[in-house]
Amino acid sequence: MSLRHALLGLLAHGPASGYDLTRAFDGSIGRYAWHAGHSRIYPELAKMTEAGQVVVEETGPRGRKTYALTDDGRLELRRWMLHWPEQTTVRDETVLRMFLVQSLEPEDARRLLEGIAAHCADRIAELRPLMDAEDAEHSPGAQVPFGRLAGEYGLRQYEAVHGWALWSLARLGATVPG
Amino acid sequence: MSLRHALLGLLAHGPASGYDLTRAFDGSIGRYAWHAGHSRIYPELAKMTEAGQVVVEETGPRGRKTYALTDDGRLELRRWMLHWPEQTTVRDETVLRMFLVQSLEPEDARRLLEGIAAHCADRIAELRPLMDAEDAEHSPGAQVPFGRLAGEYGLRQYEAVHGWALWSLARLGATVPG
DNA sequence: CGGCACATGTAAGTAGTTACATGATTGG
DNA sequence: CCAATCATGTAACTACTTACATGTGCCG
Repeated sequence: MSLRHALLGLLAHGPASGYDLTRAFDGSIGRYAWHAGHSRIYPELAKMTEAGQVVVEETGPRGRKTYALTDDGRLELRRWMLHWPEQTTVRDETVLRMFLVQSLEPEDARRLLEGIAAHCADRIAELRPLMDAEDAEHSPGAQVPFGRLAGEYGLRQYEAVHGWALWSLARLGATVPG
Repeated sequence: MSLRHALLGLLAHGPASGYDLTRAFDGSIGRYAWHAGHSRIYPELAKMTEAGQVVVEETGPRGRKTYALTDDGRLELRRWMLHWPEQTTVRDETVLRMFLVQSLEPEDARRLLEGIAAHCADRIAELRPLMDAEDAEHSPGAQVPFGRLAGEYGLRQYEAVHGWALWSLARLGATVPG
């Protein structure tokens, strides 16, 4: 039931509507961690309200309902963040492809790995300047901007995959020289 | 429908029964990439048989059915491996927790990050010698053993997360010195 | 005043989890 | 002979996706 915790976590930064939360999932949290569409979010917010973890703090124009965490919600978020189960849910198509690289013919595998390496290099070239710019603005001692840790994680992720793809290419290349 | 492709990928290494495949998902592929239990695997194998992507190659004792890829199955696997959609499915509780670190009180965040760093260090200490041993046995020019690329990926993953946790601690530490 | 972004919901179908159910072989 | 492991399946429930459905306020 991690959708609930994703919502609690997002609401911990401040009140938001179902619409706001839906847009948040279209960003990096949805691309790297957990995705949800509005058709799941609205019913879940209703259940969370029933469970007393969130409340409708404000009703705006166009029927907008702004949800805020309750103490119970914050408590549940903290419990979940600090208490990791043995086995956590993972479902990642990209990692699955990496696991199955060796099921391809060597030429296909090489082409795939080259594609991965190039893709990672592009994303790194895109992300690194963004992070650096954010850090330049950031005065030491001030609060770390939301998303900065996640952004750094994404960047290091790409760097790791990039390094892995190059390593794998070298490793496979040895089997079919020339 | 990635379960299907996970099964096709596993069967690409050789014929296996539903039981074998179930055990495979309890290993690293299930922990890092995609998990499935037997109650999903058996119906999916039945559908794949109907679709002509696998065949029951052999029936053994205790009703064991050994499945093998057909040409169609291998073709579909290759298509899926080489053709990446814009947005791939991701659902990862651990990464979600990383995204939400900043929703915790600074002391909680620090404790969590310290826990992550320690956990990663343990896994790295465990994996590195395994990989090195495998590489020592591996004669240059021979086929790379199955799982070696995935293992390296896992290792680099842990290293990346480890580095990220330390970086984040330093970053957060600046806001609450002492 | 029209188009777009805002805003919320439900319904139908698919995928995945947990629990139920059963039986065969093998090794000690 | 009995316990563990092998081996396959179904049922009930929950979660998720895709499509359907509707209406509002704001900006140009």
